[in-house]
Amino acid sequence: MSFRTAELFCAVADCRSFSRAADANGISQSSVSQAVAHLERALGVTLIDRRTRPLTLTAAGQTYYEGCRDLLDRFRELNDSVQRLTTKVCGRLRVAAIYSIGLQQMDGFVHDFSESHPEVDLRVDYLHPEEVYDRVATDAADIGIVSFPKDSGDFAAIPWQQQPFVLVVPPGHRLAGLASGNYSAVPVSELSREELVHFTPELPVRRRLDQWLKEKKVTPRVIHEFDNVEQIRRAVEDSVGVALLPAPAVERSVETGTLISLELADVDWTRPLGIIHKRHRALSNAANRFVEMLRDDPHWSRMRGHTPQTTGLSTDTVNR
Amino acid sequence: MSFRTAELFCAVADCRSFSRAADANGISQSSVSQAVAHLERALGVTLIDRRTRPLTLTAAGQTYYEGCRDLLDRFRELNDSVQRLTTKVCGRLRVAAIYSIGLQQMDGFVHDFSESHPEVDLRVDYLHPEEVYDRVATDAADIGIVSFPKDSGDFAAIPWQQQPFVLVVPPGHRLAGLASGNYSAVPVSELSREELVHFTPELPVRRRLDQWLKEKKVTPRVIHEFDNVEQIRRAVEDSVGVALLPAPAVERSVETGTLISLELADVDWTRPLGIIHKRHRALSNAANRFVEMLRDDPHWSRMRGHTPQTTGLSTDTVNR
DNA sequence: TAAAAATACTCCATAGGTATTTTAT
DNA sequence: ATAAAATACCTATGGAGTATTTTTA
Repeated sequence: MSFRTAELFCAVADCRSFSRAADANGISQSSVSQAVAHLERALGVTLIDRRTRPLTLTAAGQTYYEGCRDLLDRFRELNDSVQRLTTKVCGRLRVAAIYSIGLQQMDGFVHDFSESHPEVDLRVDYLHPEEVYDRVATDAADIGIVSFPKDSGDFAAIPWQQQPFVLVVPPGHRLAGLASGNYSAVPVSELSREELVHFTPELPVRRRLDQWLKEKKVTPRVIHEFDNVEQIRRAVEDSVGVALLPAPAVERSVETGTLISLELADVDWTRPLGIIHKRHRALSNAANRFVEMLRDDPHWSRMRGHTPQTTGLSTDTVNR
Repeated sequence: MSFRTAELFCAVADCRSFSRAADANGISQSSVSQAVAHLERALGVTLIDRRTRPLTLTAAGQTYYEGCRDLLDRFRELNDSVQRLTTKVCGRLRVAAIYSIGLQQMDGFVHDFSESHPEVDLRVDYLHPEEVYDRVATDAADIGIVSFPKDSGDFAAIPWQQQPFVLVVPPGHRLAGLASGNYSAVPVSELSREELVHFTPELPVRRRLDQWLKEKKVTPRVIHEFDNVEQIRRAVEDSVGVALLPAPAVERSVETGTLISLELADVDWTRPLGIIHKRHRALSNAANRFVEMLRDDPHWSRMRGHTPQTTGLSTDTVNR
């Protein structure tokens, strides 16, 4: 039997569902079903009680689950420790990122990383915040990227970016002109005259933004809600409305001119992004390199001020 | 990666040789070479120093070896414990038996077992005594069958048979007549007039037999030496000479009339056979069933006296 | 009735085999 | 020179996919 099979069985046990375990591992429900069925046949033991939904483990299943978790932990630990004896970076790297990071921003990192470390099997999934924590907790992901990172309990956080929020408008919008020439910031009050493409209410970003708008006593009309940066960006590009988005997430669109980003007056906060991982587990070579690459990226600092740097600045301006 | 790969790597480390590891696992040298090469590529680490013969492990290889051993132990333990929760008998069973058991004798057990437990992947290897202990020690075999079993250190022994030795002659031999009608035993002295097909000197059986012959002051002429029962039996069938063999090993040939077996006078000893296993490891369901089957077999008792029984007698007449 | 798991097939990657070449003693 | 490991090449099994049919809530 392969470790993969054990991993899949553990995922099913964690998710109490074949389909969700399949999603978490990026394969089909059928495949997971077959893998577990095969495992059960090989063992001659039924591990999962399929007559109940959500699924439950049989007594044997519970025993096997605990054993597998232990084996998988040790296996990972062994691989990592032996790989740390070399400089070569290879193996598997699962990243779970919140959807509000924006594919556009991560895309660059993923490509650069894959190029400089072609031996690493890298996969990045975009999920809702709780799912990111879930993935890391159940070892379905090696690292997670979240906003307002928890650094407590089983999770350890490495600070990454302090994202400033900008007002994003389509080219040709009445405020578009303010972007060129002088960098005078747009007063918040302008927002009340706008239709806002917003995040869905369950997201922490949305809550933070609403809190800020309330403080400033501005209540823009929310015309659309999406749970991710990409759809919001597209909506603004299609002139559906304006949006409040993290500057790094729209950098590319601004460069290509499909969007205009405007600095906001009275923004006294930034959104901290962090990289989380299981506290008592050392990161693999590959994970370390990926984290290094993220932290060496100068974008976040260029966004905020006028002191682009390649490294070293990250730690002292980020709250820990 | 599969546990199989870890197992193969450990075998190579144990044997310090790809070919011998391949033999121990019943696969080709090529296959083992590929498996380990694949493992090394996946890890990005060289585990084995191939510039030396016998092979040695690199530092990383040593670390990985210890880790794998631990993982494999735990994995086996987990499988066995979860399988013990059912009555179903399945999985894998590796048996290492000394060559002097004789294929003919084991063959029956193997077939009966495979028939009643078709889900068990049973493999029996016939080896020299030290190799049997080696296999059990390195987990390349679940149980071993040996004579004069050690019950010490890492090995625990379960007594099995007390094999009486008989004089085996071809049909038509001058002594053949003694077998029919009256059961008068052949005096040892008769052996000095015979040409003996014997075991090779390194085997414990040979040493035991020679000691006995010396005590009785009989020195038969040794005409051929083989390291296993089968070849000796064949030689006698071909009228090359006579032989001293364990009764159960020639039972079938005696029944079919290709050999005549004669009771010996003055044999005050029997050869104890035992089943060995690693002391601190519980046997799997399959292993237990196999051991049960061996011990339930009445042959050994029928051979000695006139009280054939199917079960229960085994324990009290066998020294522990 | 709708969502989820099992099943029937198809496809491909990889474990394993044989034959041969290269390497180490 | 010889034994052993690597390599080239082939085959078959099992992992994974899609489409469809049971299940369970």
